Amino acid sequence: MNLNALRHFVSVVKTGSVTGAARELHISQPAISMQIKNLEKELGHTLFKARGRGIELTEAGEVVYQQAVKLFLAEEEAERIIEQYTSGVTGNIRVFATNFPASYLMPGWIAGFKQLYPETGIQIFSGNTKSALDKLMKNEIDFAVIASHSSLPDEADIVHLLDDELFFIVPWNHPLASKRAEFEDLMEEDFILRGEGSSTRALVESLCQIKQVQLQRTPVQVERLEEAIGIVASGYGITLAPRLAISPYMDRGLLSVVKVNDLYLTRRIKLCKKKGNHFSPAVKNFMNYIVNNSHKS
Amino acid sequence: MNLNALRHFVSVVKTGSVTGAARELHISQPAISMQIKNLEKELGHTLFKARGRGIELTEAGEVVYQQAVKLFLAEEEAERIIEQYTSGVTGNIRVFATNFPASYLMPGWIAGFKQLYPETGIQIFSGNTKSALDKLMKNEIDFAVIASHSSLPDEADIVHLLDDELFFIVPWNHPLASKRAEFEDLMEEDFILRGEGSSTRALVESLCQIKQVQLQRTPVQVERLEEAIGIVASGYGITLAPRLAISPYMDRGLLSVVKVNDLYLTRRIKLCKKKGNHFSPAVKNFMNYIVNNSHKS
DNA sequence: TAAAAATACTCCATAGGTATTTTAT
DNA sequence: ATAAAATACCTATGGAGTATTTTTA
Repeated sequence: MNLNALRHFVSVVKTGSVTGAARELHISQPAISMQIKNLEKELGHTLFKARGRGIELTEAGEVVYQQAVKLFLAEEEAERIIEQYTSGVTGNIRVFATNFPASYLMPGWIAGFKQLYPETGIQIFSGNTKSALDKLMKNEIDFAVIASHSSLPDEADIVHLLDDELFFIVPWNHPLASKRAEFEDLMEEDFILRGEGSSTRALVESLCQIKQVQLQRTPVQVERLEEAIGIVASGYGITLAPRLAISPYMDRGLLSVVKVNDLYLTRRIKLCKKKGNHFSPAVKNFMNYIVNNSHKS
Repeated sequence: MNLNALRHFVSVVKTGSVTGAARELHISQPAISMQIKNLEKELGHTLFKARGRGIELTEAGEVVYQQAVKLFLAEEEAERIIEQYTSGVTGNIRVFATNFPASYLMPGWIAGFKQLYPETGIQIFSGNTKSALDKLMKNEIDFAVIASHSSLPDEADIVHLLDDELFFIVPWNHPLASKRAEFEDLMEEDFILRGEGSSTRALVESLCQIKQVQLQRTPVQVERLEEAIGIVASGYGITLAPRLAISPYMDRGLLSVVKVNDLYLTRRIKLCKKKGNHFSPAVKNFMNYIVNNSHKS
């Protein structure tokens, strides 16, 4: 069906005259007359009959008008839904977060973003940096939030979000608690290390290499960051942990920080997207939200 | 929204390729590519992305596709309803019937037609011939069924439906029952006349004028045909009545016909429509039905 | 006579065609 | 080498314009 002619037709019905429709649609009166004629030929029905010096709907015209109105309602609905997608009100977001951001940053971001855009769908993946980059390159995710020192490949666009400060922590009653110390001193403590692939473990190992020291005692090894902190909080050992992960324990006085001379350790939290990729409005909105709600270093 | 481009788009999605859509729509492949480009510009979204040597829907494309499908369903529904009107399955019929056809013909016609077209709306008006013609000229009705001798105006198109035979009836035990008689003899009976405006009364009166006779006894006068027949059936008087109205009484032996020499009275039942008028499919169907179900004299 | 619609014509925007190039298997 | 899409260019239909006539209150 010719929607353009139908639109003219509806305008004629609504205004009650061809001239009125011409005014409303900002086109000439004969243009309307002609489209109405076309529509009548297409449908095989006379839609208007002369009445006085104006026109009047026929019975067939009534039928067509009712259907036209419904059709335009359907069109408006379709446009509305597409517009919602365009503005990012709806749409799906597939985001990857490595362990630390997944635990300590994502939850807050998602909660905040969902307040603003309750109709978006968000799918979160987590794992290590390697799998994040893998999924990114296979377009299985829209973007990733990564905490990593390792340099990232060229095909990735990196936005720095915030710096994650790292502290050596000991039990509250440990001799070094709230003291200053040298890195070498810490190596004589009962160190709790994370598993292979953890970026904090890699950091500790690279520090050892630079400083040419080694752990003196056999270290405990755990997989998750929370376990390492939990062990220290329970009174045993020392470990390296990010500010956000330890602050609840610090508040309760279960942990203490050991300041190390000439050592300010941070890890960059980065938003990572594939170069040249096109992003849906919802994804753009979420990335913007994350960027705008991160720069409080 | 450009429905044409959208139609091409849907075909591309359904067939999975631009070439496939070109085949399906019987237009060239570049024509499709161009319309898709237009649609993408109009909507502000890339709808397809390259995949291998073919194409693939984007997320925005999915959204648009879903809406397009709904829109075309709405279009089909609109076309279906208009088609139903076109074929006369739906539509309203305004018909006028004068008293006799309204009582003895219309009921059967409506019952039969409604079996064929249960979704049509039928509005029946009744009254005398004058008001039928009046409503017809004011376009308040589509057509009328009239039983009348009077000549009808030029603006009316007349179709003869059937001839309504008229009989003089007397009670079963009346001296003239089943006999032959002269018209003059009947004038000496207790005649039951209808009211002014009745066409049977007009007929009796014109016969009296032609034959130069008068009713000898003071006649009983009733309004409705059924009353006149009822009185005769109850054992009193004589009247003139149409075949269809008396046959149930004849079957039960309550009435008898008096044959009158050289007098074969009929009244033409006519379908009457306004000249130059356009009729809706439903009205045409009903008029055809009536014509086809009448010619059994 | 004035207001509305229909008619006659002219023009140009664009949908669609053909030929060709680009891209990826 | 081949299949698919994109690009370039051309053509023609038809939608919209102006001018004018017809119709009716």
